[in-house]
Amino acid sequence: MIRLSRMADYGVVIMTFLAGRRREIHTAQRVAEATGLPQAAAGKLLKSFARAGLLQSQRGSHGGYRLDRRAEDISVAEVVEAVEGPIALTLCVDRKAGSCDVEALCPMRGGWNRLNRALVEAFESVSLAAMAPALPPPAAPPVAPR
Amino acid sequence: MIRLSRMADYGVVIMTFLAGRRREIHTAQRVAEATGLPQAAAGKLLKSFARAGLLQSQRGSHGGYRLDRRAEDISVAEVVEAVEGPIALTLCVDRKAGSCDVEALCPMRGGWNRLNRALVEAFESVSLAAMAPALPPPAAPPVAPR
DNA sequence: GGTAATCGGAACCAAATCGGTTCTGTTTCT
DNA sequence: AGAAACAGAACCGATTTGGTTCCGATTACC
Repeated sequence: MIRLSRMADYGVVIMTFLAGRRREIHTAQRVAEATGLPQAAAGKLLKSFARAGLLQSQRGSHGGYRLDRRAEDISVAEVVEAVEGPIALTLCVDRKAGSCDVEALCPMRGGWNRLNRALVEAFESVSLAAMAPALPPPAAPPVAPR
Repeated sequence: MIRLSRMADYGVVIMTFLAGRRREIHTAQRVAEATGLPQAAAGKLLKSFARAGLLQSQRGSHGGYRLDRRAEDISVAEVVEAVEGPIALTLCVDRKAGSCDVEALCPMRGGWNRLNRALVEAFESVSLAAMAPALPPPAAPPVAPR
């Protein structure tokens, strides 16, 4: 099925929401309510995004998260990678992992690389704005994938 | 990570092997040996491919599997779909499943569809031949993804 | 300075998925 | 009839995933 994990999907929802309310600061709590996502999960995702530098976090009382960039300027690839790590169809393709024991020999690498590149490019070419054509001030129901 | 399942990877290996020995009939046993894949798993995959119509099967004594089409004419998409079912990033996108409870409302659909189309096209555009640049008569070591 | 609100990060858990095997039946050749 | 092979389902252990909980670190406010 090549499924995107549910967390990645949630992540897109959250980032889209924040982009729609740019430069405002939101607590994890509030984001969870606004998006309808399970609260603890939303918190975890927000932490990931902050760590990845996708949004700013403010600790302490009256803290929260804030997204400055515009939805048009954030690719789905960035969001997905912040949640799931590098986009890679097989370990072979992900250069970080030493991985594939047959490494240099494996005759499949070329092909997988090509496919993977296409995949990454597709994700990079779609912005958050494109994901939410018309989502006004809403408490939109969560997406329920899988 | 958006991983391709290991089974799908195995599938590509098997189909590539069969395409390299077109029109010959091979038992599951033989395919497993030649590719180095676990035998029962190879058997299961071959059954899937036969059911999907990707290759011909011959039952009974002296039976086996046979692939007539050329590697150039078989897309990775076909192989992957035979193993994993339709290529779909989220349930929303897969029209077979009634799925996504918010269905028509979900503002994300358009974006996911676009991404999904790009993905499918990428898989369709790569043939088995492209996956195995130079794989001569070998008992090539199995790919070890993940 | 104390307290409450919030994020940061890790540990943890149940449930689904996945890789892989086994078993039972059916077909076909000799 | 018997052996060789595929067909299909059932099954099993291990990993991954979705999600929660805990505890510590920061910061604002009184």
